Amino acid sequence: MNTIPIYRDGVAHPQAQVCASCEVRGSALFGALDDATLDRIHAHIDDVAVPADGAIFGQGEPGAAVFTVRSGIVRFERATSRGDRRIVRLAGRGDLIGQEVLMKRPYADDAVACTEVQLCRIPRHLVDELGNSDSMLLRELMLRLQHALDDAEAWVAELAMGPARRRVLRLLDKLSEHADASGSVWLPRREEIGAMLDMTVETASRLISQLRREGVLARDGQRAARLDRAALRRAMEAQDLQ
Amino acid sequence: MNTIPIYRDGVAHPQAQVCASCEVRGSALFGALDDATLDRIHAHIDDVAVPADGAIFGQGEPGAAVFTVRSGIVRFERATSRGDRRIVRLAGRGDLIGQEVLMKRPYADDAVACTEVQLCRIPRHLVDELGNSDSMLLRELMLRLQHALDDAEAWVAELAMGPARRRVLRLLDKLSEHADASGSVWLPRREEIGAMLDMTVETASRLISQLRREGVLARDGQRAARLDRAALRRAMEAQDLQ
DNA sequence: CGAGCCGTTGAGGGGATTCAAGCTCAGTGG
DNA sequence: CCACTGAGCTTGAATCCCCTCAACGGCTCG
Repeated sequence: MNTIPIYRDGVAHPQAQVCASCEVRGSALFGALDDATLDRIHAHIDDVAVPADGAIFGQGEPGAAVFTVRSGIVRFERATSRGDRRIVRLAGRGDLIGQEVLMKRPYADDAVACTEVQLCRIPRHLVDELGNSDSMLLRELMLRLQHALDDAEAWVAELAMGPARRRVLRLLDKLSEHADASGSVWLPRREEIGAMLDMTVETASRLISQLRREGVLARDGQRAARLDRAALRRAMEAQDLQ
Repeated sequence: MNTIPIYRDGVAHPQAQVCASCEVRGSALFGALDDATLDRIHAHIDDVAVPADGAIFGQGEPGAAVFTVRSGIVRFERATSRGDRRIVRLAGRGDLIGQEVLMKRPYADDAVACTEVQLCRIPRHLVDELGNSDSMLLRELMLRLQHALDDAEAWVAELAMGPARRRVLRLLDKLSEHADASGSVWLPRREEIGAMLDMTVETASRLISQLRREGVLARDGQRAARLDRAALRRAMEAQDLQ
């Protein structure tokens, strides 16, 4: 845990040292708080690193903390009634995850790191206490919840319908929002694509290969790709208008 | 608008007269408020009836009110990038809809009445004012948002995957939660089933007919059905274990 | 080097779509 | 009263997309 914590700089606490330089601050949950309050809470916030495929929390666990994603991509999985696992949503930089524990509920899904992930761990009691005095924080929480709901509905409308090729194109478009500084995009394993888009690994593989041949996609390391945004857009439009 | 208003009885305001007998009160948003506060707000709450297929609000509208569903079923529709419409979620008795306007956002989806719907219309400013003084209300709002998010994720995991027959069975199961007092279940038009489950009207029709022949489903009026819960359960299990 | 995982590609079958034709039923007007 | 109409539902036949089953290649690791 020798990485940079989040939220705010300050002389009061060593962990607050590098927060001013944190790029997520402002877009993150505690961006709504005033500076005095921020100084008080640094001591309680840990930053956590989770390796790719590592569990962040598990469905049903009581849980005592929420997290802000500082970097990387997190997926939410649910066991379906059929027994297999389906990925129902992704979260990335700046997103709040695990907020259901603030309502004294267990985590609703399994949260798993897709890439290596940097998180800020915020204890539940901290938000509870602040929430009693500061309704701005509650409003900020609601905004984040609404954002998650939007994401989930957009997932239904865009990633869970139409032919397999369309769904893969939409997924690539979504993943391109999470591209890193160099423009490299995380590319899920074929099995993960299957769990996101409800298709077999073979179909996922065929479509990714096909898109590579069409120049929409190029290899960029083991689990990353380089996207031609223009070609992607053209492919999506061609797909959608018939 | 001669139907029963919601939330609370009281001598102070005529519209408060029948609220104590309202069955949704307690499970509805303002159930969290104390009695004194409830008395103050009755004057601002209207109850609204919307006929089947009537619009409640439209995606993108600024909007000045949230609604609590007192009876009936509401669907949320989104225009997809392909140009057609997909139903992304359902809301029923006790659910809060349109809560995005509380965050000064336009409505995220079209909300359309599936059946005839009874709503309580709650002006935005009312929640804003109360929210400043009473953080319990904000917590209650968050609970409702979380519930909506759960629904949306469950939709992805249960209604948007697997073969068509499985999806139809899951939909019937979900609809049975909204059965009316007599045990009659609202049955969507085939086109609506298509928009919910991403299938053609022909496929929806074939499957509904097949389930009728199997005795899972029986006609009960024009747009309603009677379900054999046991047969439905058996069909779902048979479906899932192969 | 063999084992195992992941990705790729092929062949065949099955389920959903497409295209097409009737059917039921409520509403309309002669 | 009843033919006429149109919207929604049902059913059939042909096509196609995706799944299933199978084999193989590249890569990492013990």
